[in-house]
Amino acid sequence: MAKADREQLVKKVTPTNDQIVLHLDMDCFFAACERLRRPELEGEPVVIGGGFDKEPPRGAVATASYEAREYGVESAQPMKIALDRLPRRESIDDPDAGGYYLKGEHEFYKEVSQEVMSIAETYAGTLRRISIDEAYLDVTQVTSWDTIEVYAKELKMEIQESVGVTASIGVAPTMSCAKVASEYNKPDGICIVRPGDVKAFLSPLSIGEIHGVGPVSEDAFKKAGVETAGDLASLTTQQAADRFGSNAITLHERVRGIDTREVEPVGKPKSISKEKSIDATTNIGTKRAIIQQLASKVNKRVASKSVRYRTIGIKVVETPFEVNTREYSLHGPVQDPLLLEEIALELLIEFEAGEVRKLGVRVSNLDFFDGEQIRFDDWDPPPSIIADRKSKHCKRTDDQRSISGQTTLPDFR
DNA sequence: TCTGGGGTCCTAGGACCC
DNA sequence: TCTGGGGTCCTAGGACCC
Repeated sequence: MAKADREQLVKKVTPTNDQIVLHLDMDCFFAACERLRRPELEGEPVVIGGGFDKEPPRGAVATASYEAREYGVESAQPMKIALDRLPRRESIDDPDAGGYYLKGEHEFYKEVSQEVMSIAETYAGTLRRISIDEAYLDVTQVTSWDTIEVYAKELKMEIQESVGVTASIGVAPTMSCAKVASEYNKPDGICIVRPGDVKAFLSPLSIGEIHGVGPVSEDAFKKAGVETAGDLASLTTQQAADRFGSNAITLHERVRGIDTREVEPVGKPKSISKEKSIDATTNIGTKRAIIQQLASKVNKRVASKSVRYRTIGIKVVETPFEVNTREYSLHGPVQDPLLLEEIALELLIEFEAGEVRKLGVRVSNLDFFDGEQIRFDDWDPPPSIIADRKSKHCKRTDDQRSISGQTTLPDFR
């Protein structure tokens, strides 16, 4: 192989190090937002989440302030555990110490987030919003490795001064490393990992701290003796793939500092869904009513977004925690509340006997159109077919269901 | 300890086509 | 009569993230 060819090949798998990625991560964002409008919560343990007022408590913690974390409350923790560790107090006058449990107001958090992101945008060549409290910034064109520290400090200061919340920042030549770096000096911290230092920075970290390693993978890695990112990095690609599957190949690259992804703005959503936990029930009437509610809510959001969907699905979680999904694809995209509800209900029939604790409705295979575009009415099922289908429903008997137990859906797709 | 609600991405089997 | 291989679509489930 010619030397030039070899160099080309090497370039493909070696980080070019010419990218400067900044990961911005707000500290305890929901709790910080609450403190903006309720300064008396400053310094107090604050927990944001739902279901703490249910009996028994259900749901999970969305955000816990650092004061609440002192008691062992963590985000994503079941609310029941949080309440065991940190009892709830009703008001500041409540003589019993405890934590402030708040339901949270997403609309308000979104407004604060928008202020933060607007500032961040002015610091970025390209900005990718990951969630309400997190973003990647490509700053390659607007600063340099020599000036990055001052640059990051300025961004943090401007957010703090004009919005009043604190952020942590990680900077690295790859997205995956920047993500880990922002966690490193939390809260209100900056961590800069320069080109060439990525592997050494990641090596001592527990494998579970790598982005993309969840509880299942962490367990599998540790059982096989891979405790740290460095342990994974020391395997050959072949070993990593053989022992942990193809998914490990990407992780194996990441822990060695190889990640060629670039910061790109987020595109259109792929699906729109709504789900709801309920008191476990076998009552088919209750289930149907919930599905109808959810379908109507999904429809509202779909309608406000000028989007059609081609696939309609439901999610049914049976006790103890068995997740089932069913979906049905049409021939062409539609936006049709009636059809959405009816198909969702059809898909539910299979689960009429089971004990259900959670239900969801989802649309996917989305097709966006701007308001001015002419509707593709020819793709909508003609009313005659809907009418035909309705009459079939009335006459439907059990032997019209397939032997697999799946419902028979009208084949107008 | 027992799991909310919103998503994304991946895998794998089967149907179907050429 | 027996039956290759590649590609795409659909569906279900699962891991993971915030």
